[in-house]
Amino acid sequence: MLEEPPLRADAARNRARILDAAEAVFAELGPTASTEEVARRAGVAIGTVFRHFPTKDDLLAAIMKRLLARLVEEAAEHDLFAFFTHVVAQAAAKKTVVDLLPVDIRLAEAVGHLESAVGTLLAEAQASGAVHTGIRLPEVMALLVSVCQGALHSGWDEDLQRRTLTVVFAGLRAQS
Amino acid sequence: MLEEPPLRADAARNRARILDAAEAVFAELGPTASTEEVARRAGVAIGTVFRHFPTKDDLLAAIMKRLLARLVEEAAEHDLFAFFTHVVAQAAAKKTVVDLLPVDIRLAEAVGHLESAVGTLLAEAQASGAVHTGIRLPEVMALLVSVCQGALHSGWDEDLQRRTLTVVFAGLRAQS
Amino acid sequence: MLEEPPLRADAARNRARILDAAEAVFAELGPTASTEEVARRAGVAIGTVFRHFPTKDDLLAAIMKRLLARLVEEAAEHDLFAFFTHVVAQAAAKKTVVDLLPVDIRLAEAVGHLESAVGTLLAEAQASGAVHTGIRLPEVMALLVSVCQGALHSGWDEDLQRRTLTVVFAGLRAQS
Amino acid sequence: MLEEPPLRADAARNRARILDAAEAVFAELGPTASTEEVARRAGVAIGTVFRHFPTKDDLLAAIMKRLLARLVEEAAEHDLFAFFTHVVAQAAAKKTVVDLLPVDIRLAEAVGHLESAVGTLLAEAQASGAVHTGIRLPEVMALLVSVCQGALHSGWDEDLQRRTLTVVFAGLRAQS
DNA sequence: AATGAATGAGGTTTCATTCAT
DNA sequence: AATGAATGAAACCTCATTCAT
Repeated sequence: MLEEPPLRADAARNRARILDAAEAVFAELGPTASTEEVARRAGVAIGTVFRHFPTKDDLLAAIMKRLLARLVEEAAEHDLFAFFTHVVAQAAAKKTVVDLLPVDIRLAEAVGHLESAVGTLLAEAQASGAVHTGIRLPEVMALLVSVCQGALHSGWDEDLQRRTLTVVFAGLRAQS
Repeated sequence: MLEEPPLRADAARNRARILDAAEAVFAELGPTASTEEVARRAGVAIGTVFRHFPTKDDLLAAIMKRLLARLVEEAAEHDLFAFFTHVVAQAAAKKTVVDLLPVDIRLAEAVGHLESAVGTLLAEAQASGAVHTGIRLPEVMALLVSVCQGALHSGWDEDLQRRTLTVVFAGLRAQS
Repeated sequence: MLEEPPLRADAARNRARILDAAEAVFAELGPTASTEEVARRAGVAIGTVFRHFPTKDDLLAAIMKRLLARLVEEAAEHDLFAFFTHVVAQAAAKKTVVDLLPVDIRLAEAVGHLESAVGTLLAEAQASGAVHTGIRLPEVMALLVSVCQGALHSGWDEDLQRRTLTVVFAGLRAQS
Repeated sequence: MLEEPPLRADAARNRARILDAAEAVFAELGPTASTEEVARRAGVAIGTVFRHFPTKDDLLAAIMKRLLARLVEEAAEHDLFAFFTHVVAQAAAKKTVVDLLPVDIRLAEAVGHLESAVGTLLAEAQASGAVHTGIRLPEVMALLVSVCQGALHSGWDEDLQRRTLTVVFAGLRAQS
């Protein structure tokens, strides 16, 4: 749990610009978009990107980490179903691959935080009777990831997305 | 609807070997695996791969087409839930991306066939009362794709896969 | 000066069809057109092309040889200027490279025949006073090749071709 | 009419080395010589060639552009006949294809400049009586291209080149 | 003699990453 | 810290040529 030295102000600004640009570029072109394109969009030179993120994977991980952190922050404002809907909408918008498989050690912590937040919402939902008590966290996460991926790959319209989630929510509510 | 001339026996054998090798390679390394690797695994020269599949995309499309055709054949032997489970298991095994978005014109027909087959199973399930009558085909397909993608990306174990599908099936059965 | 064994009738027919196709293909697409394209156009398999012409260069040489032989036959019907005009028009039509550089041993003989024919026409032209007596065969051949190449590469219209040849003919006629 | 940003000193040096190497390589081996060979000769990595010239065609166009620009600069020092001779000698030396057909939009401007320069020399030659007044620029350019191509393809010796040009010059001078 | 599938060297091009400026 | 030119491995793909059928 090393603390990084604080960045110089301009470096911090560049880091943020790069992340924003990368988020936009990968959302548009998928994760195979080139790092040069990210640099161009961020208005910095390619070397600067690599100074901040030594490999392309580091850059992708950093995007994911920031995105996950944002989601965690937003969790408190939602109940489970609303949050679920929100996350799926996000995933469809930012095309960034929500690859929760924590093979990537760099994301283990961020994913853990999201899982905790969802766990809290799940407990609340079960307490209020909105979700059946037999449901456990892993399958909720699995469903979340699945629907995100599905929305990502298949270009659903809003209506289909709603109807799909309706089924999932009914399943969570039901006696199994 | 052009009919291709029938392939010579040796060419047909090589075509099949290449498809098998490609299926395995892409399952292991993802769709960015190199065509050279496929050739090596198939035991043919690189030119042979390109004679059969002029583009890497053609190769990927051919794999998907064969996979979809196989699934369609197997549909008749299952009810909706069993088929759903079977498809997800397949997807997890072959890592081949079940990208049903028929952006790829070459797959439109094959995807259509799968959709028809699922439609038939859905009608049967609704007739027998196993699935609520308000459910329509698009969301069933969306869920199928979603869970396949989820299984693909997240490396679920068998138990988690079963629990996740249990929720989906409950949702399909329920009053929405 | 080996005599080839006579070809079987069907083989002879194929040889001719291949030459015709090759002339057309190279005229349209330049000498970088693929040998497969020639085979396709000739309606034979690729192996047949290579049986008749063991290398692509052999095929190109054979085309040139036939083209040169035709020109030689036609020489008798023309005076020098008319023949010159005819050859240039041919070259512009068949885009086949009139590369008279007899680096290619296979063409030495055919080029020699053309040179003889032009020599005869030159002698006649000089006898009749149409060409200055100081002119010698090599520069006539050089000019012929030049204007052919020029017409080939620059896409002249008919009018420009005529005006260009007018200058050349005036030069041949003049006192130098 | 975009102005490119000025190159860094080292980049400019490499750009020039690549152009020099390419000129030499294509002169020796023709325009089908490989880009790798150019890189090797220039002493840079292959990627550097493609950073400067994203396409092989771009590289060929750049060579031609530089060559044409040099010729234009040298035009002022010559009269029409001397310039004509000079250009042909150049073409024979650098085997670079003087393909004036401005199919290649990238060369339209450079070719235009050469044509202007020749136009000026032609006007002077006509004013001084060295060239007949009926001659127009297009046929002069056509002859220039032709003799360059001829010299290129046929490997003339110096004497033949002189005698050939003598005929052309006589034609330009003559009453047509 | 003809077929056409297979070969494989070699071409162009891309792009993550390094490093001199 | 930032720049952006250079690197070079590796990707995709073409095509002249060979060879089993």
